[in-house]
Amino acid sequence: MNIGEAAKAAGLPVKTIRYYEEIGLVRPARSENGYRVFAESDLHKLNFLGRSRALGFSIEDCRALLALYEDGTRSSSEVREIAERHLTDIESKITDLQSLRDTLAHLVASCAGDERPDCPILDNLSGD
Amino acid sequence: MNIGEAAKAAGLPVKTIRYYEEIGLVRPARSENGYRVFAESDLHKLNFLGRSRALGFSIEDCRALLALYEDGTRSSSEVREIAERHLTDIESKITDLQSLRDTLAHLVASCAGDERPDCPILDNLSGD
DNA sequence: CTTGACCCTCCAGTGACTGGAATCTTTATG
DNA sequence: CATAAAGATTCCAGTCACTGGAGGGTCAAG
Repeated sequence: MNIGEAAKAAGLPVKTIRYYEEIGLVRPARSENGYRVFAESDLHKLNFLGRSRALGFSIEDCRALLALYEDGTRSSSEVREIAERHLTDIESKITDLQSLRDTLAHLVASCAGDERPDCPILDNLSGD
Repeated sequence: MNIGEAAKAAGLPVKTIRYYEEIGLVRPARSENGYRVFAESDLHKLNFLGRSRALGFSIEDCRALLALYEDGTRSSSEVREIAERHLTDIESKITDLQSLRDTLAHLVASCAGDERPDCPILDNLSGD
C-alpha cells in the first residue's frame, strides 16, 4: 500500500505521514522504486497517532503512548499518568480562555461599534 | 531610558521588545553608543502591546489595534470588529477544548491506573 | 584596572506541520 | 508507442511569537 492510500485510510495528509516517519513514529518498508510500503501494522499505528493527536496529545506523548501500546507488560498507571497530565493541562487552558473570553466579552459589549472614535476597548488596552 | 528599564516598566522581556522593534511595532530612538532609548510614548506602546497580547490578540491584530489607537479619526466599529472576531475564535477554542476534556475525563475515569496492562485509554486510541 | 551588569547583533531552535521546487515512476489515454 | 496526468521521492523554507546562546562592545563602581 502506497502513501496516498495509507493517507486516505488513516485520514492523515501525506505530508504528515512523511513527517511522522522522519521523526521515527512509523517505519514503513520501501519497495524497489523507493516508494514507501505500508503494512497493516503501519496503518494501525497511523490510526493510533491520528486519534491521539485529535485528543490533543503532543507528539512526544504520542510516542510514549505508542510505545506503551506496543509493550504488553506496561502498567495501565503509566498510560493514565500521561492522560491525566494532559487533562490537567487542558483544564487549565480552558480556565485561561474563559477568563479571556469574559474580559473580551465585557469590552465588546461596552463598545458602541459605530462611526464615532470613542472606544472603551482601546481605552482599556492603553491602560485607561 | 534603556531597554532593561523599559522592559521592567512594561513587564515584557528584553528579547521581546527587541523582537517588537524588528517587526516594526515600536521604533525607539538610538543614543550615540547604539543603545535603544525609550521615550514615554514608546513605553506607552509597549504597555498597550503587553495588554493586547495578554488578551490573546495576534501580533497582526495588535499592529492593527495600535494603528487604530493612534488614528484619532478611527471609528469604534473597526476596533470592535477585531475584538469580536477574536472573541468568536476564543469561544470556539473553548468549545473544542471542553469536548476534548470530556472525552479525556471519561477515558481517565475508566482506567484502573494500577500495575495491570489492561487499559481502556489505549483500547480507545487503537480503535477499540 | 578590573569586574560585573548592561547593551548590541546575528544565528538557531521551538511544535507540528505545510507549501513548493525539482525530479522520478507508474498508470491511463489517444 | 508517445505522452500526459497522477502520484511518488527528496530537500528547503516558512509558519507564530518568541527564546537561548555566542561573541562582542559599553558603562558605573570599587
